[in-house]
Amino acid sequence: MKIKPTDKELEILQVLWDKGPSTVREVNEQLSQDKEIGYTTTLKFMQIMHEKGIVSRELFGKTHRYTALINKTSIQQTLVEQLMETAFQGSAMKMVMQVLGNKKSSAKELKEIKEYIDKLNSEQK
Amino acid sequence: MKIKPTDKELEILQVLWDKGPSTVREVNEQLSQDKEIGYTTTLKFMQIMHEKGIVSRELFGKTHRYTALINKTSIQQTLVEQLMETAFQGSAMKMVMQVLGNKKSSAKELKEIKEYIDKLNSEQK
DNA sequence: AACTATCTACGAAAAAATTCGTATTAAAAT
DNA sequence: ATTTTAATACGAATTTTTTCGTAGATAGTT
Repeated sequence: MKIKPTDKELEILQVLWDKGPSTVREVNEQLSQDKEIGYTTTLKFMQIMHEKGIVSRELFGKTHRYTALINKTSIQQTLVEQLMETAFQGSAMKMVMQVLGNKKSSAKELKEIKEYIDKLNSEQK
Repeated sequence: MKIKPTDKELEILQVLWDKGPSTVREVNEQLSQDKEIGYTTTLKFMQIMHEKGIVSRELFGKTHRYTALINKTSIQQTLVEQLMETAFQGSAMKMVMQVLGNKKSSAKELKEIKEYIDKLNSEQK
C-alpha cells in the first residue's frame, strides 16, 4: 500500500501525528500559523483524505474528529525512498552524506549516529 | 536562489547531470526508457526550463543542446532540507536513521559513513 | 524540384492539486 | 422563538503540472 501524499495532505497528517486525533478546526488553526488557509479548504482536504482512506473519522456531537490511519514511519520511508531514487540514484550513502554534510549537526548527534550504525552492524551479524 | 523543480523537471535535470549537455532527443530517449513520453512533451519541458533559467542552450546547426545551470548538489540539498522539514521536523538525525535503518546498507557503506562522520568531527574542531 | 525527416515554437487540452463559496443543518445564545 | 455560531457537504473555480497536436522552417534524399 504505497501512498504518496500531496504536500498539503502531508501537512495535515503531520498535525494529526503531532497532536493526535483532531477536528478540522484544530487542524486548520495549526496550518494557519504558517500560511493563511480557509477553513473550508482544510475541511475539503480532510474529506478527500477520508475518501482515500488515509484518515478515519468519528462523530462527536456534530463535529468530526479525524485520525491518521497511516503510520508516520511508513510514510517517511516512502518519501525517503522516493527522494533517494529520484535525486540520489538510489544510494543511501550519498543521501546520508548530503544530509550530514550540509546541516550543522552537533558532535553529539554525530556520535549517536555512529552508535546507531554499530548497532545495525551487530544486528546484521 | 531556491528552486524547487517539479518531478519531471528533476528527471530531466538528472539526465543532463548524468550525460552532460544534451539535445531534446537524447533526453527524451533516456526518459522513454522508464515510461512512454512524447517528444514534444520533453521539448516543452526543456523550453520551460530554459525560460525559468534552469538550463541554458546553444544552437548546433538546427538543434539545441541544453546544459543544466543548476548544480546537482545544491538541488539535492534543497530537496533534502525540504523533506527533512516537512517529514522529519527538521531533524537530520531522525532522517539519517530512517534512511539507514530501512535500506539494507552494506557493512562497507556503513563503515564509509562512519569514516565520513569522523572527518566531519575533525573538521569541526 | 518534390519528398521526407527532424527540428522548433506555440497553443491549448488534460490531469492533478489547491482553494474557496454557498447552501444546509443543528446546536447554543439571546 | 429568533438569532447567531459552528459544523458539514457539495460543487466548482483556480492554479500548477503534465501532455501533446499542429504548423512552419530547414536540411538532407531521391
